[in-house]
Amino acid sequence: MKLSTKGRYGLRAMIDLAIHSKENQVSIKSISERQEISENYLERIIALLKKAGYVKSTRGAQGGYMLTKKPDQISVGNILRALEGDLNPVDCSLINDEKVCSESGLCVTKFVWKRISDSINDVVDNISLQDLVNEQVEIDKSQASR
Amino acid sequence: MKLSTKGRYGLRAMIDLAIHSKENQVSIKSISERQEISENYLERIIALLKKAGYVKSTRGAQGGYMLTKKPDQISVGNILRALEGDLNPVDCSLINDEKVCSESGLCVTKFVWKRISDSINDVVDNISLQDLVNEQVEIDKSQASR
DNA sequence: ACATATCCAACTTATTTGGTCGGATATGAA
DNA sequence: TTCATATCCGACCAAATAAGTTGGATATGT
Repeated sequence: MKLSTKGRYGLRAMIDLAIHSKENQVSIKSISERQEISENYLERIIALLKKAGYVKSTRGAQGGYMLTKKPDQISVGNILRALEGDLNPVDCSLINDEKVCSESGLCVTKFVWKRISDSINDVVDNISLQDLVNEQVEIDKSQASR
Repeated sequence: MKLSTKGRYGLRAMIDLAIHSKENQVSIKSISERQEISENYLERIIALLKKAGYVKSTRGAQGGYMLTKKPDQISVGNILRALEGDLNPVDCSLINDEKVCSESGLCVTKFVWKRISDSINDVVDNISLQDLVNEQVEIDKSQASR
């Protein structure tokens, strides 16, 4: 029941992009340095985010990545689902309304999985990238004044 | 971000035990037949539940397993944590109140992980085994009358 | 004594995770 | 036009984890 590094690194990369790509293109290399994530691996993660439509790229010198939308229009749920797939605790078609569980006839455990799934999605869909940027700014501020 | 078969099978086994171990010992074999889970594997899963104190065993002929408490005193959270370990989406000591993230200085993603973690635990701690037994009984009833 | 059980460690296999590597392609600037 | 800087992309790889099996020891009611 763990998120993979894709989700963790990817979310950090998106926060980094939100902060740094306001005017300029941001290269993998610079994100990689700030976030201490390997360039090669980060490249693959950002490819997923691009495919999902949350970042756009410019190739060549002075190229890099930018967000496609404002940070308040991208939720943590959008990002995590792009990287991790659905956030259901089980692969279970019945989570979407079917009564019969392939695993063992009628099983009540699906009610549990559904509620977990709903609660996770509710949390992540109600935190925007902007919210995290704001918190990061706050933290940086309080750090600077020490 | 998936639960393993341990969690899924184990919860079903506990529901089965709650329904069938009211008077009699229940053998692995019988659970295995009803739930269509391999005897060998189920044995290992139930060993974890025993270790965690939710089931007790009697060896030898006519032996088997029983719950140690009433089903309304055992939560789904108790069961899942016994089988899956903590239900946090990331292994992050900072989820418990430290400010500094070993991964990359100060990171705001921890607020996200904490909220996910809290919401999952809140859900599973508020569903008891008895709740699931009740739902199962309802389903069986409505099935029987078709 | 024997069938029925749990107990338990060691082993195996398949899948997923977490990357790396090498080269192709694009492009702004010197 | 060349070159450094980028993205793009498929193939590959090692380690960890999940999922399950096997074999035998031990206990116990009949």
